[in-house]
Amino acid sequence: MTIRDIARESGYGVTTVSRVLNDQPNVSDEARERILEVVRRTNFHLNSNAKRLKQQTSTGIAVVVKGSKNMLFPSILEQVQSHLVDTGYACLINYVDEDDNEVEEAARICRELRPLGILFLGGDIEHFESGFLHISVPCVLMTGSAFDLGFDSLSSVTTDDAFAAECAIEHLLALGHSKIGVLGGFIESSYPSLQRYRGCIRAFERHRLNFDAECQFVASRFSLSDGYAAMERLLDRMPDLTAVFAMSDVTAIGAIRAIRDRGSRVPEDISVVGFDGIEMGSFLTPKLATVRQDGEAIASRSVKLLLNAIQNDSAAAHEIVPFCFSPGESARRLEA
Amino acid sequence: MTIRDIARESGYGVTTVSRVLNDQPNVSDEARERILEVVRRTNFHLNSNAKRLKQQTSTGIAVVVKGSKNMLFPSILEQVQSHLVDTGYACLINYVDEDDNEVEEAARICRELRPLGILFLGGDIEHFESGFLHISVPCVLMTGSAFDLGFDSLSSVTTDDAFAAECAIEHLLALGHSKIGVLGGFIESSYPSLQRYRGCIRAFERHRLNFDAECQFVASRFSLSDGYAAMERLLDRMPDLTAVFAMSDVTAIGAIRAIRDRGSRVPEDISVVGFDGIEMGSFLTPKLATVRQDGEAIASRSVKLLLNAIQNDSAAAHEIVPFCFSPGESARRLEA
DNA sequence: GATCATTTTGACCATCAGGGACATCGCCAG
DNA sequence: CTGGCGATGTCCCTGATGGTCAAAATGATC
Repeated sequence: MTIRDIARESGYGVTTVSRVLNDQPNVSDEARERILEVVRRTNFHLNSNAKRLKQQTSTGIAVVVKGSKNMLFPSILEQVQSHLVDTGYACLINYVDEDDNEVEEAARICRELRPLGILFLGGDIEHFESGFLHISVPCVLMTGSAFDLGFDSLSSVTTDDAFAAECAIEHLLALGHSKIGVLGGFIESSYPSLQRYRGCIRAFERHRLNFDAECQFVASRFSLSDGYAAMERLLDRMPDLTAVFAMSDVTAIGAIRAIRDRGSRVPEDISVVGFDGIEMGSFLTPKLATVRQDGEAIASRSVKLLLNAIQNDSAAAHEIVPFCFSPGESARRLEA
Repeated sequence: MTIRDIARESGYGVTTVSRVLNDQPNVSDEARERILEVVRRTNFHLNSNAKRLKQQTSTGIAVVVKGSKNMLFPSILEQVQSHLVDTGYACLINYVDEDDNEVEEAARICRELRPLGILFLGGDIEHFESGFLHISVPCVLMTGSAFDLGFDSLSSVTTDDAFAAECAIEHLLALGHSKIGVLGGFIESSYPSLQRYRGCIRAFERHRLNFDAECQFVASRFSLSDGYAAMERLLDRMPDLTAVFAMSDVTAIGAIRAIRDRGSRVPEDISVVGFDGIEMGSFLTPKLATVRQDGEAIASRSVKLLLNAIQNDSAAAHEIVPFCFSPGESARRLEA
């Protein structure tokens, strides 16, 4: 079934059929009617390979997701997808997991499928050290700033990670805690994690508290089980800690389980503050105190930036989306 | 950049370049070397639109996900993706959310992109009442049996939903509960939900207990907030209930929040059993009793069935993957 | 050293399914 | 009768593949 078959079947030429199928003018109503009738009857659809070959375009936007265990991402993904589909694009989602050759695979797929643009969700620096450098399409780093990375062809949308983390620590300090542990992402490879880390340090410094990274900080991936393991290590190092800030909610939830399995209570013995604001947080008991990122804004702003770059050839831009601190019940005032 | 440019640049002809890039024989090592060198230097990649147009194939597998709030799906998705990428396919993920025109959109995208096959994750009947019927590529219904649906061109991989649900109810009955509520999916539109429902009824009947659907059963989508709302309605109708079976873990978690917000305790006052076995379940306090589906098996079996159908033109098949009941702490013996 | 066989290579063309430039046709108004 | 316009068709182009055939290079054998 090709456009030629439709032409023959309907008694018109290929051009006219093409015009009809692409909603172009200069077609009589009668021709349109007759051709559409045949198209419906035969359930015909244009071959998008041929179409894209000729037009040198595609409608695909690739989304590369690193960190499938992070429960913040599914909801963002779904919104990204929905925005893209609404504007007529198709969405190629690729999960990569902290595993270098998966990043390479994703880069390969992106090269092959020639998406019009790429959205990166989670992870950052390592993407550009590998295969993605050579793909010269507009990119947006979601939840991560490319600002300091030296790639000026790359847009970004991010929460003010440093300030947000600072607020979380400030909150714990305000509640009277001073022996605070931090469960982080990997600050060498993840820019958002680094920023959150810096925010923590800033808060400690303002209060003239020393932050001993060797002791108070444990890096882990953002997942329940990694949060659990990281918390165990933290408890081993800081048996007297009274509060924990985790750089993601899943890490926090994993940490809570670890705290309980060691026989301590949350928040009576140890306060916990997370980061992300996943829906699950408010379904837990106690409700998770957290820094709520605006996933909806991240999704819509990122898509908007990308489409702007694609359609209007706009320059890269960097946007900061607002966050809000959500107190919850998992962090409480330290008893004297 | 076309294959012709590479030919000119390397001093060979297009035929030879094509042979090199497609790993075909009859090319001298020297030619191969020189051509690959140019390819690397110019970072050239075959235009896959042209290639697929000519070869009448694609490497895309579409995955249509219904129910983005169901926390069982992200992990399955990630594994599906990983299996597909390993075997050289690209993965087009499409979320649709209980909204008819999104299903249409997904169908449109599938028609346009001509995937080699489609995997459906979540949801079933409604997909085939709408646009997907006319896409004649192999399909696999994950977590849902097409067996009774009358589509014999459609494979399926599913848990024995009826039996699994029966086990869950049996467990509650064995713990001494008899006033049991059921929070379900929509049994008119979701086949797995219907099966689970039937399993529940079977268990009640075996114990000669009447099941009053009007009162004991509330349908809801599989999400935290819908689970919450459904539980509230259930509590209104059955103030004396002592146990709840929720047809998904997210529903169960939402229900637990609702129970607590009404001032009751889990499991002391009300026992809860979920379904799915999401990782989060064992991080909650109390640990969620649930029926654990084997997501890994569902992912790998589904991909295998699909690729079999695509590559070997195998007939549709229906597989049942094992489940296991995981007691947890959220369901306990009823005090006398 | 000549002959034949085999491998390497490439030019050429058709093909895939569309899109767009341009030509043509019919029709109406001036 | 001609200029203008809308409707329609013809032809070539997109980038790669594959087949055919032939030229050239290499190797083996007598």
